[in-house]
Amino acid sequence: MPELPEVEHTRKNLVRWMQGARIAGVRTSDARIVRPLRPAAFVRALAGRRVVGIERRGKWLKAMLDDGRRLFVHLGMTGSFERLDEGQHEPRFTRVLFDVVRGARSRNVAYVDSRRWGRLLLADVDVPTWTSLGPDPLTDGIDVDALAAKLARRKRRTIKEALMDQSILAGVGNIQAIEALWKARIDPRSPASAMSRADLQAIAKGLRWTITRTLADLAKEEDRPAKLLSQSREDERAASPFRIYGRTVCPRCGSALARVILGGRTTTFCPTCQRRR
DNA sequence: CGGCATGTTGCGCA
DNA sequence: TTGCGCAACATGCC
Repeated sequence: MPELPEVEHTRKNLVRWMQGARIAGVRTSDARIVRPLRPAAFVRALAGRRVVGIERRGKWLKAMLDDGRRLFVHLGMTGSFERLDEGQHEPRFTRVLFDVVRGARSRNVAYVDSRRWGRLLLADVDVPTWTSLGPDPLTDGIDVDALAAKLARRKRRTIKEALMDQSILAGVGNIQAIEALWKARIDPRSPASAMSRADLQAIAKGLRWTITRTLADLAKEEDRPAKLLSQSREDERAASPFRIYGRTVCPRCGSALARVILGGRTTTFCPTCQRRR
């Protein structure tokens, strides 16, 4: 489940689980996820390698290996990593299984992905999909002038679509864009090129706000003992870390939230407190 | 059965 | 060359 905060959370886990460790073995038969390599070649190239470090840029991860090669990871819509306890049953939808050895201890790390839109891309050098990403709001910050320059060229784009453009800002997806624009009180349908400096400052602030909150929430549910909380629809909703995504009432003004489709994605906004530019 | 889902890419066209 | 608009990808779940 991957936008910037989920991917950053994943990165931290992988650092704990794999950084400095050796990949003793890999098992997969999923040609789609490891393409363009065939599964056999993917397994061969990774076996025996040590993981030097793990970086993130937007929704992409890059694991540096001790032979200079790198494993780029994108979680797609449903990808995730899980560390398995000894003897633990392999999760449903496991597509790739890593045997990770650190000292004398060996553990399995599973790449799980029901929908199989994710990628594990092994390469010798940085790939274009990585290098062409825009600045990462969390690690690079947001340069309002640079952002304004990029938005000026998107004449037919709404601000919401532009924020989700990975070459403009890396890592912002549907939810984070929705939440940030709500925080900034800007109608998501506003033309990207119509944003003032003050608007962009508010958006930058809104993004920092929603990314930080989502990240904190992920860290919180980390060592909670599974799900002993009730699971009704209402409880799920109330427990949602998001302010308007997936909700029907604006928590700021009480108005009914509206929904439109922008860039092919369902977009929630408050018609009362988010104003069009 | 219909509809929806936190994402990216490839293609044709201007 | 760049931006735009959309279909396609694959699968689960309500």
